[in-house]
Amino acid sequence: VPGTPRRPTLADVAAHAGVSATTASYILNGRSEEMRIATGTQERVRSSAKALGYRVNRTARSLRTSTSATLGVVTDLIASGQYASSMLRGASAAAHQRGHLLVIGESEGDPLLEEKLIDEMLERQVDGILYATLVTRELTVPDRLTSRTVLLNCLDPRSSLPAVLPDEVQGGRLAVDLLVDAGVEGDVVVVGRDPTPGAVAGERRLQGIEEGLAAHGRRLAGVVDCDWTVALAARAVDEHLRRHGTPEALVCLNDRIAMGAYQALADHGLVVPDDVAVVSFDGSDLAQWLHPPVTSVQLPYVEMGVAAVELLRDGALSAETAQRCRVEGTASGGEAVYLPMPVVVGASLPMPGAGERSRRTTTHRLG
Amino acid sequence: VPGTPRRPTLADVAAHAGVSATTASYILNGRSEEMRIATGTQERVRSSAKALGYRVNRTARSLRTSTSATLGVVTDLIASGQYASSMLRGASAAAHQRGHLLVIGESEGDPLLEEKLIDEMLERQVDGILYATLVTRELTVPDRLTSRTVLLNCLDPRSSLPAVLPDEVQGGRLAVDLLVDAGVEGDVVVVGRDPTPGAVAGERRLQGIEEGLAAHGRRLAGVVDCDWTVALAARAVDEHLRRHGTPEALVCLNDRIAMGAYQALADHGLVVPDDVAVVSFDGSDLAQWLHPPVTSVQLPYVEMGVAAVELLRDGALSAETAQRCRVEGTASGGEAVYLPMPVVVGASLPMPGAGERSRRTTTHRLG
DNA sequence: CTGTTAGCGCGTTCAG
DNA sequence: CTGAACGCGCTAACAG
Repeated sequence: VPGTPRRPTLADVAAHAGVSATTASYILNGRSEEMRIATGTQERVRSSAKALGYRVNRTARSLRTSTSATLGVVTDLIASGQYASSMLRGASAAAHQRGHLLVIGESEGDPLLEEKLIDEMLERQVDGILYATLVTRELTVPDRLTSRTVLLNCLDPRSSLPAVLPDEVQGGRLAVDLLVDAGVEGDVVVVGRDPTPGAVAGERRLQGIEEGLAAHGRRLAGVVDCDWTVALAARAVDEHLRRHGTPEALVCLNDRIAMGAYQALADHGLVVPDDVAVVSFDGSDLAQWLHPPVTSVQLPYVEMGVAAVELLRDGALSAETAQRCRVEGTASGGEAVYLPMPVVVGASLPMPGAGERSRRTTTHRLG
Repeated sequence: VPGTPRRPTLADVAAHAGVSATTASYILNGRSEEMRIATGTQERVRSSAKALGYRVNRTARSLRTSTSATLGVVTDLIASGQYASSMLRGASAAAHQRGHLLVIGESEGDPLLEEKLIDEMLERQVDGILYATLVTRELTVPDRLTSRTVLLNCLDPRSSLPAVLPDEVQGGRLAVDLLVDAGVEGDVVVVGRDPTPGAVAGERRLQGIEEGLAAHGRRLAGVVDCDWTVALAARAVDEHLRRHGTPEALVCLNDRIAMGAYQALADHGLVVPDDVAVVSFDGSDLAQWLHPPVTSVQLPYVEMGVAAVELLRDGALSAETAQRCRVEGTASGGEAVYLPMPVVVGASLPMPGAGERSRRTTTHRLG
């Protein structure tokens, strides 16, 4: 973006080094060996480039190669979300590692705007598109997205595009394991039920929780039905405490619900974790701000962003990612990659005497 | 990103419509009137374009015009921040309104990475760069950023680049006004002191608070020194309560501090707002999650993003923005634009009998 | 009012 | 190993 002094072009470098543009191009693009160019020539060209401060004009290269070293990210509100912006961070880092930059477009939920954004990106020759949503859910991807697209945090049952999602079911089982490891043996109550249409997170978390309990020959004592907001969760938990007494443990389907639950418990003079154990989901900053910090099963946003870029650019997961995640084929021939949810350990669970159980918790944290 | 069927080019459209590429270009770029092209020809070309599904190749256009209809955003960690991603939202919307897309680069605080990201953007012919920081602070912009750059949420005393910042001093005065309007007449204590090197927010908020009190012939009763985290704020407030008793009002320098203060107050059996009035800064979601919601002087992130794009693309603020903000010249010849901080009204202040005072609060909220 | 002629900067043949 | 020649898709002069 400098002013008058025009940026040097490849031709300038070539002239400065006394070679042709072709030769300079070969050298600067790492094809010296292949073309068997004299070492002296290479050095001369490289030093000319440095001396002149040469930088490729990627626009010109794009025109020639039809690639832009740029990835598009189309989202509803993700970049603004309190939590989900971590996805962008992961994607950004992985993209940059591959020499790519990210161009972002927020549709704010407007399908027309979304379409325009996608068009703008395609006009700019992006090499691929990450289609991401703030809320984990099922949807129908826009027509224009037929190839070179990866779904991030969402799934289209009718599309064969690959998708990257958190493994909510595993997360649910993990939450139960945490309780069991902490020695919880009484009633376990779930708080929250996902109100968003198409959203699947709550459903799957609940499923995992029930599976986890079943694996220990136990059942859920109840589900408190409420929106995923602090105030409503507080009210709902308060009412549950009045009507059904105090359970031994609360599983809050996200951290805001946990915050509301904390408020209700405090109102009833109940202390976490002495009177009630609490586990939560999301692993947001909020979880750590609570007093005591709530142990939370975390959404692996950064890793999801990374995995999506791997899929998009490399056509496959890296070995490291592949080994950690669970891959499932979908009905329509696509692949869904589920990334494990790690645990952010707080102080909302009773500490059992240092035994084998507590060591297992550590294992979960790492695995 | 479609597969084999090559996208139609302008030449295709021209051929289909039976005109030259030039004519087609004029028509499709809205220069028909200027060139006084026959209406029939226009319609023919437009319908051909539609029929073929023509979209400009912006890469080719970029090569020709040296513009990309793209703005770069270079940040430290902004996109990941819990709060500051709103800046991106404002910038994104304003950019799109001007036909631009945003390409983002997160340096994660690494100056070398930052330099690489800037280079990558310049290679892609971005039409300007937003240099944004998560924390409001003073810094030195990288050498490469000489023109077509706007500083967002930061200031370089040695540079003449324009900068957009929140008007923290006004925010501080506003906080005092809120307390006064709520009938607070006793001791006012500030909690928090900014620990980040170069950060200016805390300092300026404090300055505004002192000015505001002075305007009413009053003084600050004290400043509780603590880091801007929930746990440390809780501990510090707890200690202050023990040693100095209960003040009439607490001004927390951000919402996390307010959360900590709430915890400490609750531990002492003090009720907000009956026993202690609380005002805070940031206006994040957290403010509303607290019980009761804390009244918070909000960072105008969205507006800041918008203003920065206005400066960058239009060379001046829009009338609407200009009328609201305060512009200050800097020592080095730059301009600093300070955007007003609005109030997010909670329930952490006592409600005075419905009188003239409470009406004034409403005014602040709008202004 | 419309068509012709040149490049924008780079990557790729293809003969030297 | 090197250089000349061509074209990616579009737009800005300049003729007609």
